[in-house]
Amino acid sequence: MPMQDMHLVHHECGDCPIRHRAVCARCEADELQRLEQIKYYRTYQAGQTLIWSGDRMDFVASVVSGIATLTQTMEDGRRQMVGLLLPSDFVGRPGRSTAAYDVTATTDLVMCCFRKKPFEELMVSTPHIGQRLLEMTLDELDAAREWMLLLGRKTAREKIASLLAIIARRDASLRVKAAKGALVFDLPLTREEMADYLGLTLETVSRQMSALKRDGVILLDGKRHVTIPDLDRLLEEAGDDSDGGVLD
Amino acid sequence: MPMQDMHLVHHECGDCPIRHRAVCARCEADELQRLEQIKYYRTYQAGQTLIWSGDRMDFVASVVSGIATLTQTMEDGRRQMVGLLLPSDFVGRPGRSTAAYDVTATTDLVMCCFRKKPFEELMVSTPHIGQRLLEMTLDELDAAREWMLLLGRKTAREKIASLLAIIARRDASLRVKAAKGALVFDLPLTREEMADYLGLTLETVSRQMSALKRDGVILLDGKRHVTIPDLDRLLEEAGDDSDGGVLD
DNA sequence: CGAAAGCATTGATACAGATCAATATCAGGA
DNA sequence: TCCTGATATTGATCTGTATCAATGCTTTCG
Repeated sequence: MPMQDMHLVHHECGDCPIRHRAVCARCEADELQRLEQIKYYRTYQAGQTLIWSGDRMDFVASVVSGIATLTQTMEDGRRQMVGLLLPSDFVGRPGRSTAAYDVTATTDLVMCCFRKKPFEELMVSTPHIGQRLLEMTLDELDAAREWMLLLGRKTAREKIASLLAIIARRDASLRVKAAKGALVFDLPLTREEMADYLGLTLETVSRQMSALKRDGVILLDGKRHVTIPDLDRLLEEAGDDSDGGVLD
Repeated sequence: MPMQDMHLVHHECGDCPIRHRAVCARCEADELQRLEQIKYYRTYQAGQTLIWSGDRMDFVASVVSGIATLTQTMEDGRRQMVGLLLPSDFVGRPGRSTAAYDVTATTDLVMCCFRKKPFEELMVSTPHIGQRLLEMTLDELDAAREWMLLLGRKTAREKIASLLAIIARRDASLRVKAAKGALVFDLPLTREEMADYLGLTLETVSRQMSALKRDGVILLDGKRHVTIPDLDRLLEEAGDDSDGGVLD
């Protein structure tokens, strides 16, 4: 089993918030093997919508590489992105057979999928997996609630700063530590996708990006390549209480 | 163990999305007894904040009766409610020792609490509980994401209509079915609390309530007593795709 | 190379909801 | 009963963001 899939079963016990019973190497190997048997890979191209809201969905999956988005759409076309899936994130819900959101690849994407029925059976016989899933779901819930504060109360400028801060810190694959602690990365989202995530229009996103650039909070090289010379300054602009890192 | 606490352990197997192994009556009784041993009740008065964000929190709990809110606050005082706790809802996070939100009783409140450490141990030895918790957390995540669409993309009028529809349908304890299918209930929230939930100001809430009343979508008797003569009409005003009921 | 398509920026104007302010209603206590 | 404070309504005005519209910048492909 490749390293990337391990997060479903393993996690560093130093970080493990739920002190599970020790598992003997033999049993653990059995569990891994069973997971191995029901898994398969799928790849998608950038821009492809893998799942439409309301579709029958007979698998659960985990992102191996690439980025996907979860969006909800109203009848008249208003769209709101409700989640960003980065490598190791999980999608799909044990116990529900219908997708609740559109899932769209924003970059080329590799998913590690598990057929739902055997996955659910495995979950019952292997409490670790359910526990890990609970942790991940609780993290997502916290992230969703943080986003509710952003959507309900932050200004456009604060929203943009918050998004940049989250991307800069969360997506390790994009992050590059440049000299003097500056962060450099390529935005994985178009202006329109940013707008859908932030509850804004793409014009407002563009204007606020220009404003942050003008004020020296960020540097822009082309449309996508971003440098953040001072993360603390950006976090100030984001209006976050905490430093945003939710730890144990 | 009183009926109200049972939801943590039991659920109707007809509805049960996760097909767990059958449990013999004897073992189940043992589980219930262990849960019984670590639980205790707490009561709070309307208006009281039981938990402040950042507080140490060494228990998890479930609402027995009354209503509580989860809110986040920015340094400058902007507030956003990120959750509404109705009877049977769960609060607290196994594996984290610090509260992430303020929890405030909006009515007199009775909570059924479990000390965290023994609860976590019980969760490990009793997979049912973890599975139930996972289901509940996934439901909350869906609710949070539906709220993100509301906060990011709905108009003030749609927001109010959505909130009224949710309260009317979700809080069975408040709901009264009047003649001809009309729904009647008392709002459990002040205008300001509604505003905090919807990402609006209390003045806008008041104006939109008046507008919905003027247009016959709702009837208001006093400030809090609401009659909804036609739920479908209200749902139309809410701009919801679906009928809002997320099932299996 | 030039054309075309997608993506992004910038400008002018409109409007929903915020803000500031005054008044109204209601519940509880002296 | 009237007073008091909390809660709610309504009005006038302001402002941040949406909307409509034009232009610019890349990348791709003939």
